[in-house]
Amino acid sequence: MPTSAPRLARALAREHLTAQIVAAARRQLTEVGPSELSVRAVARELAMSSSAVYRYVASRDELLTLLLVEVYNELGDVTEAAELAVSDRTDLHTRWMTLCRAIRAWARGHPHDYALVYGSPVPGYAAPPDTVPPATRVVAAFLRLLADIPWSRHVAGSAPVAPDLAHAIGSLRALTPSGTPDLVIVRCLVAWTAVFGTISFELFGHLVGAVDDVDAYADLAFGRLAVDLLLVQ
Amino acid sequence: MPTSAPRLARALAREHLTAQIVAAARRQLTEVGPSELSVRAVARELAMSSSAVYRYVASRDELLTLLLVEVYNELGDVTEAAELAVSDRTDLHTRWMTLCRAIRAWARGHPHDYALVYGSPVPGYAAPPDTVPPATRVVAAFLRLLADIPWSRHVAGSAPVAPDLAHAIGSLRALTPSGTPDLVIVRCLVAWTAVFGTISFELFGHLVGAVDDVDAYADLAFGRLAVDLLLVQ
DNA sequence: TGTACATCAGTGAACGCGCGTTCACTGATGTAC
DNA sequence: TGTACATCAGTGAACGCGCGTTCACTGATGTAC
Repeated sequence: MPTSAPRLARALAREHLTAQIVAAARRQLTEVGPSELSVRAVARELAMSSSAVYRYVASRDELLTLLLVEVYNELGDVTEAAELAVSDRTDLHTRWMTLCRAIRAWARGHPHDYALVYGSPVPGYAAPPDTVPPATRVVAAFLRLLADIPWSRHVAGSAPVAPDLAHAIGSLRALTPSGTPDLVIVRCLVAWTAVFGTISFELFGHLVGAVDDVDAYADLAFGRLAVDLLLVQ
Repeated sequence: MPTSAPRLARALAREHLTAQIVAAARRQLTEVGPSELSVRAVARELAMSSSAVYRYVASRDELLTLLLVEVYNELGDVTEAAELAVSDRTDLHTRWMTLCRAIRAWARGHPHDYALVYGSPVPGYAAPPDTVPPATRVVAAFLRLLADIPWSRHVAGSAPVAPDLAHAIGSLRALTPSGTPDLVIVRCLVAWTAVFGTISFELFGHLVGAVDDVDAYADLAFGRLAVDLLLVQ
C-alpha cells in the first residue's frame, strides 16, 4: 500500500489532466468547428506548452477520438433520459415527440459537437471502431421505442417482406429483440434518419428561405413522422 | 465593331480562365474536402502563380461561392432531368423513385461536392444570397412531383390545419402553386429532408455497422417514404 | 530514515509545412489620335 | 497606318500566420535498498 499509493496519485493526476484536455477541447468546440480544432489551442487554454499535451494524448487524431466518444455519450445520456422521462409508457406519441425534441434541443445547444458527429467527416481523420458502441446508443433508443409499438395490428398481416430486405439490415438486427419484423427495423432506420436529417438541415442552414418558424416546423415534422411512419398518434 | 471586338476578346479570355479556375477547384474537390480547398492548389493545377488567380477571383470565399452555385446547378440539372425522365406522368411511384435515385447517384459520384453543399458549413464562410436560387431547384422538383399527387382523395377532408402551420412554412409557399394545402407542403419538406438525411447518413458513415447493403437499403427507405409519407404506391 | 537511481511531467526551441493575400514590377494587349 | 498612352494579365518575392510533431533538456516525484 505505501508503494501503490503514489503510483495511484500519479495515475489520478494523469486521468485528471487528460480529462481537462478533453474538456478544453470541447470548450474549443463551442467557438470553432471540428476541423479547426487544434492541439496548440487546447494547450494555450490550459496554459501549458503544446508539447506537454503529447504526454497525455498521442496525436490530434486521438484527441478527436476522445471527443467523439464523449460527445456520443453525452448525446446518448440525453437520449436515454428523454426516452425514460415519459411516465405513461403507453403514450407512444408523447414518448416519440419527447425523444425527438430532446435530441434537437441538444443539437441546437451544441452545434459544433453535433457537426463533429453528424456533419461531414473531419478531413484526414477516420473514426476508429471504439467510437461505434457509444454511437449506437441513439439508434438503440429509437429501437426501444419502436419495439413498444403494437405492430402486429398494422404490419403482421401485410405484404411479405422483400427477399433482399433481410440481408440489407443484417447488422442492426443484432441490436434488436428477436422477433422484431424486418419491416419495423426499416421503419426505425427511416425515422431515425429523417429526424437527424431534419436537425441537420436546420443547423446547416438549408431551411433558410423555406421555413420561417423552425421550432414550429420541427414539431410538425416530428409529428408527421410519428403519424405516417410509425402509425403512432 | 473594330473597337469592340478586342474588348470582347479580353472579356472572353477572362470568362474562359475564370471557368478554368472553377473547374480546377472542382477537380480539387474530387480529392479533398471543401474546407481544405485552397487558392494556391488551384493555381498550381493551372500552372500559374497563386497571385494571378486574384485577377479573376477576389478571394477564397468568392471561389467557394462560385463553386456552390455550380454544384447546386449541376445537382439541379440532374434532379430536373430525373423528374422529367419518366414518360408515364401518372406513375407517381416511379417518378418518386427515379428522383430519389438520381439524387443519390449524383451524391455518391460527387461526395465532396455533396459535402460542400449539404455537409457542415465551411468554417469562416457564409454563403451569400446568390446561392439561394440554385439551391431551391431541388426542392422545387420535389414540389412539382408532390403537386401531381391527388391529395384531395386523402387530405382534403381531414383534420383542419394547425394555426401555427401556415406561418411556419411561409416562405416556401411562394414557390408553390396557389391552392396547395399547407399539409402537402409540410409533407414535401419532410420527404425532401428524409431523402437527404438518408444520403448524408450513408455518405458520412452512419450506416456502417447497421446496414450492410446500402443500395438495397436506400431503395427500401425511398419506397417507405413514398408509401407512408406521400401515400404513393 | 537516508541515499542512489529510475521514471515521469513539463519546457522551449526548432523543423517543415501550407495557407491567404499584398505589392511593386514587367510585358503584352488594346485605344485614341 | 503609325505612334504615344492606358489598361490589363501575370510574376515572384514577401508578410504574417498557425499548425502538428519532435527532441534534448531540467526538475520534480516515486522506488528500492
